Amino acid sequence: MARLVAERSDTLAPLAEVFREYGYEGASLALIGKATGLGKGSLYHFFPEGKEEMVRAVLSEIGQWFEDAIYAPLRDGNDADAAIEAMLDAVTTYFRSGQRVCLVGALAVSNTRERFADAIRGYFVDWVEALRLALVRQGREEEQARSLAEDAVLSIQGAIVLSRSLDDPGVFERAIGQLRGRLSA
Amino acid sequence: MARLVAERSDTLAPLAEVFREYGYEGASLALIGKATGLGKGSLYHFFPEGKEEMVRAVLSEIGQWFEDAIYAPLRDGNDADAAIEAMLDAVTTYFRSGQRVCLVGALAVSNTRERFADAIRGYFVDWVEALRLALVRQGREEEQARSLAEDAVLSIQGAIVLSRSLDDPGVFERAIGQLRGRLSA
DNA sequence: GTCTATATGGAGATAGAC
DNA sequence: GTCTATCTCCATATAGAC
Repeated sequence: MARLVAERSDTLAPLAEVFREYGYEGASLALIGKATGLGKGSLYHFFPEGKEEMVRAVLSEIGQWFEDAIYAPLRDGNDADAAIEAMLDAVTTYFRSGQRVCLVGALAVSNTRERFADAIRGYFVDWVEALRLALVRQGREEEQARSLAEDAVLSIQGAIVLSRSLDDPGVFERAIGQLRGRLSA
Repeated sequence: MARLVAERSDTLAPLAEVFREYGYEGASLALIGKATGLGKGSLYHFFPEGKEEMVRAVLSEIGQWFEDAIYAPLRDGNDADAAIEAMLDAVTTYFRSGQRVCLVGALAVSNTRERFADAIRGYFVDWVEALRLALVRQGREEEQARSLAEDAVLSIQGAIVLSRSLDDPGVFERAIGQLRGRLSA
């Protein structure tokens, strides 16, 4: 049934966006309130531990999205090539050709890394491992699959950094194009 | 002659380190004072416009270091291969195998990007262009040189992100090893 | 040129009415 | 569950003595 009151889960998407845009310290409660349409009282009702809990919730939601949309197909899909193609398409859309930062990557190079170390590590471990499995199913040798998977994930992160630095989505798209070649069977 | 008073240039190295570790907003004047050994009065004497001027000075110093140590040899050295090898060694040392973040890259994925957009862009434009020229001197075709140069620079940035995320210098070192192969004539 | 003391604002967080 | 008012603290920045 329809509810007029907000639900905690409704806040996660705007929360993610505001943390992506302003970072952990830059996202003040005033900005967060504006983004979610909620006052401080409501925010602390949903997240009693404040900003740190908000980010943990957002990271968990992001992890779940990647799990469903990207990792699971890479691990279990019956067509490894198709899952890899789908991954490249999905990240291009998700990161808006590099004009939208990766919150996990941004946290990793910030001073808040240690606070969220487990979530950050998990996100990347799962990504590399899922891609590695797809490459093995493609018929690659163990060592090459490991190496290619790591290379692909770091290339995507680097493409975001460089693409944003140069304010040029083309950088991201060319990087994805190169990966398409390197990762195809 | 020896001087007991600090010079502005003496502050740049500790300033760079504190901004790398804590980010722009995370680096409070208290931390900055501790890192430089200077009080607020002295800091505002050297940098009347405050933190923003400090970061601009640091970025300028970093740009100069890369220019001298990396870009100039890539552009003008008479041995392109040697200059590329030297670049890979230099970044491994400079970024401590990925355990030390790239301040420029970190700023690029933060909310302060726009404030320092020119310096960020310049750093990466110069790097890609210098490497591209070395690859052309290696005998590569124009388009391949451009593509390889962009790929190498973004791979280094991505290697820092992933290496820090996984707390594993090996990630960075393997990425540099891959680049060694891709960039050798 | 360096320091201490201070002004001023905004941060995160809490209290309590509704 | 949501709001406004408020607490407390620490941020940047400034003033002015030495």
